[in-house]
Amino acid sequence: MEGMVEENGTTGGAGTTDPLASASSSTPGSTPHVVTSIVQLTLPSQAPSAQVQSVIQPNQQSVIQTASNIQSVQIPKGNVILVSKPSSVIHTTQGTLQTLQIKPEPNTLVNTQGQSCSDESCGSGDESPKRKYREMLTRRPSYRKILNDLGGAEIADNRMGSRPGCETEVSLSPSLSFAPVIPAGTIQTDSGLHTLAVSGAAGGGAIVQYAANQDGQFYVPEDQTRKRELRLMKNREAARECRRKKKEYIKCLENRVAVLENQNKALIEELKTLKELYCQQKTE
DNA sequence: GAACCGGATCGTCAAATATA
DNA sequence: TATATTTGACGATCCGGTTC
Repeated sequence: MEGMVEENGTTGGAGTTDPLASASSSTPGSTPHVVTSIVQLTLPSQAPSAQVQSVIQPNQQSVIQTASNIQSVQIPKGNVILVSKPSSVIHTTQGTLQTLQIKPEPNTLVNTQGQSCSDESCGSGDESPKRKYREMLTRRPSYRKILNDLGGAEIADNRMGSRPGCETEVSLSPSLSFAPVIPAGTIQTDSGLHTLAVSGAAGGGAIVQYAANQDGQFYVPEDQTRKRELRLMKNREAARECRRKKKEYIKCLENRVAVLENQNKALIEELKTLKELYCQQKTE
């Protein structure tokens, strides 16, 4: 299929289902893009193809706007657009707005950034179910990125630490004690480091190196313990920050919904008024 | 008051992604 | 390419509400 496709559904890469994902790559206030009023779709089942004509004329500007600019997507030759009406939650007056999925050509893999690549460059060779499941999920852009694109950079950059009353205290424990992690006498070893696999509380595992002292007690070397502590502390902070950003992001979305609902109401009112005016003029 | 439930929050791990 | 950062997922814990 040639030409551009304009649709309010998802236009991202394989598996992308977040309607906001496209917002991250659009630039508010950028040059107006070309509107194609006729879109040809190849339907998956009965109807081999259908033409959809837009009610907006090519030289008219649409009054319906997304929060950011609508993304145009070039469909490479040989690709098929699947239309999944039943799953759509966005309703038009005559049904549901159709969602577009881009099916890659055979032997073409799409990575998590929506970029296609060859089998050799993409695959890791690991075919475990967990891996497959993870690969099905598409990682969204970072909340900071999304907020920046939505014009909320000041929110994204406003860290807890820079807010009055929200200072985060970061302190490193100067020296961590050498608590034996394995009861003495359970393992007889020579001197030197040994490796032990341990399972974490969250189901994950870790490889821990340990050493034995003269009394036969086993312990984790201080350097390693400290490194781990530091890593955990950093990640703890990062997780907090990430959750905070996620909350901001959701708040931002809710605000956008409210704004768009108001706009929608206003437009409906305007349309109603114009229709009445038109009818009045017609009868005169 | 004890038991149960559901939601919120947290720490951790692992993988994806960004950056030096 | 190595290292740092970000974030989804998971399990643990806490807390308030509800039921018995």
